[in-house]
Amino acid sequence: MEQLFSSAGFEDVGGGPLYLQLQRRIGEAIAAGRLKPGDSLPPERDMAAMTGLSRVTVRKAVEGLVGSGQLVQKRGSGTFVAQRVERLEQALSLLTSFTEDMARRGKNVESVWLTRGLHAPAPEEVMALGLGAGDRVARLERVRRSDGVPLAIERASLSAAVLPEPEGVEASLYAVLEARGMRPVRAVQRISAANLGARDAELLHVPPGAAGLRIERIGYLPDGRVVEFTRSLYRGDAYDFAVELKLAPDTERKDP
Amino acid sequence: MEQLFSSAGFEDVGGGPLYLQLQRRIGEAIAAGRLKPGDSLPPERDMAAMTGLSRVTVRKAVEGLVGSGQLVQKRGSGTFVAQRVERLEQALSLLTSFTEDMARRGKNVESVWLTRGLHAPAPEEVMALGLGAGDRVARLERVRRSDGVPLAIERASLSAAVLPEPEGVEASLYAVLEARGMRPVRAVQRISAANLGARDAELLHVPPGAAGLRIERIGYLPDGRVVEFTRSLYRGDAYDFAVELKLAPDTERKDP
DNA sequence: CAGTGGTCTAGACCACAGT
DNA sequence: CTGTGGTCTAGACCACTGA
Repeated sequence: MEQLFSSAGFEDVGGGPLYLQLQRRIGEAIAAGRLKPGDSLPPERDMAAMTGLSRVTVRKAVEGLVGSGQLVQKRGSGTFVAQRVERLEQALSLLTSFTEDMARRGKNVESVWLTRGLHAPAPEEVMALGLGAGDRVARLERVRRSDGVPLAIERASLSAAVLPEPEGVEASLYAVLEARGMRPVRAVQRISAANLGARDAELLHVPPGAAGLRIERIGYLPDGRVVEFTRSLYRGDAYDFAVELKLAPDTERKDP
Repeated sequence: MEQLFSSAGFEDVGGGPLYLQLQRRIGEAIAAGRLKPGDSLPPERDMAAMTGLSRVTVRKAVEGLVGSGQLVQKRGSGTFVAQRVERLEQALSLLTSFTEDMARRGKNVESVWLTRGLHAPAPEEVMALGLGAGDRVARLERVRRSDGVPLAIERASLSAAVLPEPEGVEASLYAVLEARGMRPVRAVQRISAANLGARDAELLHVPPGAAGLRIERIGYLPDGRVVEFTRSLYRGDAYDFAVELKLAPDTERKDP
């Protein structure tokens, strides 16, 4: 630790800005395992004194590593090396619910409800669900966790006609829909990446600006009616979506 | 402009940190269209004087908006409202090449080559491509652009046996493979989100830390041999991937 | 050349955590 | 209470842009 923050080696020329030099040092120490997950770094003021840099410069170095998820800062407590998050892989060809998906791989699921009730629909919801004037919308908003680690924020909207009592949904929305004979059999998803805002980042326990997978899904019944409109945000560092592609729809038939 | 940066309305209580209050003001001005793409903001020193804040605080406010892609800073020149990037949608069920995909929607494609040649394989490439000792690998690394806007970084690796002369690839890799009878008919992709590093961000003309879609693809021949191993980074603000999901592989057959 | 953003400093006060 | 990170200031020098 003493050598990591020694004042030696900080050249004002050649190595680029001082905060990047320090950032590189710390990053390499983590990569090399000299700093392990959970380890605490010295207080910013101490790092500043040890390196001979100002506290502002030390903070700027740490800031980048917090942004990339390598460090975690806790006000009043300290700065720590982040825990590694196991990356989960989700097959992106079958229409499954989060609950079923996690059960299949032996993980438990917890939901923290943020909203669960009937509301006046937003214009976006009217569009997606094809609502009429005066229709109400059931909104289910929750943080999905596994083993205490938040993995995703899920915001589902359904017509009140489909789900008149949203308070009855406990673990799995799809299980409730199945019981009502309204489970979607087809869905269209759009996937993109976005930097998480302050609120969403906090819910997922990642720093603001961290990369997240944004998934927008519209689910359909066999007769083509829209059932659900769901917008989810997955932690970019915890989730992989896997897809299988084919050259053309029927190319593989001859070779089953 | 004068009222936007007036010193009135900065309360040290209630509105949160000063830099967030200023950030919100500027962000709302952009959202409301009072600041249009290409507009320049006053110099940081002027904004500081107008608001009565210090330059460091003004910079911190601007920093966040640059991070989320709403502002662009040019050293020696100024700070500007970013141009809006049209979001493209890519169907994620057919195996197409970037070139074909863009041609289909009437966009031109430009490639800026970063690397194109035969190299000694990295361990990762040996694994993915199933290379033997002494085998060499063809590496094609390029920035994909459309109408001058960089959209993705593509890093393709192929066995030298599949592509002995990588220098011969011009626009479309798949066109070259097709000519050699080695075009993949099936592929497996893994999609995740990640914050872009400094180098990749620069190549895509976005600020470091911006969200990107990371796609890893392994392409197969009809006989199951691996042809390509490609890692791509797409700009999160410019790309949507669309997928259609089904409940079970054969559910929809009865209703064509 | 003057003006811009990029970096850096020393010092201050605040809010919160843990004792 | 002490120690931590979070915020903020005033002032300085540098590197780059563009006239």
